[in-house]
Amino acid sequence: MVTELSFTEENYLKAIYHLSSQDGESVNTNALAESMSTTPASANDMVKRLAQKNLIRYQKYKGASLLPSGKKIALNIVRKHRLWEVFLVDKLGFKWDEVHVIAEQLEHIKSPSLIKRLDKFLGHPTMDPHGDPIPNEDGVMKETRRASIAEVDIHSKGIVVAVNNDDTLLLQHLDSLGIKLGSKIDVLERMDFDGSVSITIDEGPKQFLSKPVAENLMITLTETK
Amino acid sequence: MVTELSFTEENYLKAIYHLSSQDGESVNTNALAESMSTTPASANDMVKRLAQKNLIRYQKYKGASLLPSGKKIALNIVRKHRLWEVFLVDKLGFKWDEVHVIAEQLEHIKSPSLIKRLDKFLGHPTMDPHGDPIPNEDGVMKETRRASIAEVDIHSKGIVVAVNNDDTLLLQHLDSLGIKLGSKIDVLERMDFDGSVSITIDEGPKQFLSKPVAENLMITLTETK
DNA sequence: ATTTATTTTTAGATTGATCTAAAAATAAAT
DNA sequence: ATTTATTTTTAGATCAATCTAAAAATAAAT
Repeated sequence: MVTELSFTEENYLKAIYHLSSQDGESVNTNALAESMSTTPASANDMVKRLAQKNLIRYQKYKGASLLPSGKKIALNIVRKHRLWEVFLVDKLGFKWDEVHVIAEQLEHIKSPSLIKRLDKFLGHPTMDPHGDPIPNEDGVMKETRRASIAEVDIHSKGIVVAVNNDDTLLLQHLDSLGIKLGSKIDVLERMDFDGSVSITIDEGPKQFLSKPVAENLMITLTETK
Repeated sequence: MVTELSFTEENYLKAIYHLSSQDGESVNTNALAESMSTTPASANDMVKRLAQKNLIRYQKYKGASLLPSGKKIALNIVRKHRLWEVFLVDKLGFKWDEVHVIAEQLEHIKSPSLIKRLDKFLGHPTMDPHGDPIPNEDGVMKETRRASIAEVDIHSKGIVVAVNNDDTLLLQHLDSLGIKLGSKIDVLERMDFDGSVSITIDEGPKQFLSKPVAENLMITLTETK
């Protein structure tokens, strides 16, 4: 009952969590196998094992869904993964896109006190470098609000999570400003006259964005005013 | 050839490294099994596997010793283990004696860039919280000098690694001063008159040690003047 | 130099995680 | 409502890591 789960079992639980967007939704074997880069037969074996451990509900030919105990474990892994990502980016200076693979390993380290202390060391972050929310110890995530920079209140802070446009000129413009996915944005002021916005990027100097640029830049809000 | 080693294989290499105090010395199967908390049969199986991978030299009934490739891997694991221990103590505030088990897990994380950055983040430490030397990227360890506080040069810095006496009164005295294994000591001055010494403990306020106390407190030197 | 004790190795089994290939169930198409 | 296609499951194998129990080699003792 208190048996420790293998890395593989943990990864399957995480995969089921990520694949079932709405709560309790069933994940079918093939999708699971695909997401784990393995065969349906292997996924099927594992699903039976997890069901036997009462972590998921599994009905033949109907797919698998997380039971409360399994969901708790999955959320804890997600929590660890995202906290480690914050560590890697904020403390070790990794880039946004380099950390996932390393966090995939770190998330399996088993030590509740380690995560407690890490969380504190990082200042109890509620969002990872990709703008995804970090579940708290009880698995509760802060509601994430996604909005364009054009529509948020001034003095909001957030993380760039998407660009609503693939115009090369826009992307080049953002690049020259040093804005990329994961950049931290502080919205300082908005001019009523033309809808342009002043911001800081990763705590850097004040910069200006025209309204069309601001409209295409999506952030998730870490602080709202 | 470039196949990744399993955690178990890495742990066996590390155990052989630790058990063969002098270089190239053979480790016998039973000792290895004992140190791995497993059976001689299992140790024997593993030893054959590692020999087949050219990481150790193994002769039936004669024991195993690390080959250069195996030693390199072992030293790298030791490096990772000790760097993580520094992180856990210096950054996360764990106590000296709580970190070993967690570092046993962290040492197997595979990412050279992670260790490079962690090392930098920690300020390129040369010693772990237990006073053991940290191998550099090439597996070279700084010679560690162990000495009593009574005999070191003033302005030396070091880590408490032993108390040469188990007198309860001495231990209580050290305890009341806040000195324990792993404490960082800065030796400030020595009075010629009575051989007493002033020090700081973990960067705290100046404290005094009488000569008999100083004589019994062993440190490994991190900085010599 | 035998006998005895200890250490080391082998043989055979088990368990977890995986695979391929074939069978069974479900869904889609005519 | 059959046929066809797709998905899912089972059966049987393999490989790493482990075990127990027995056999073989070495070391120690008389």
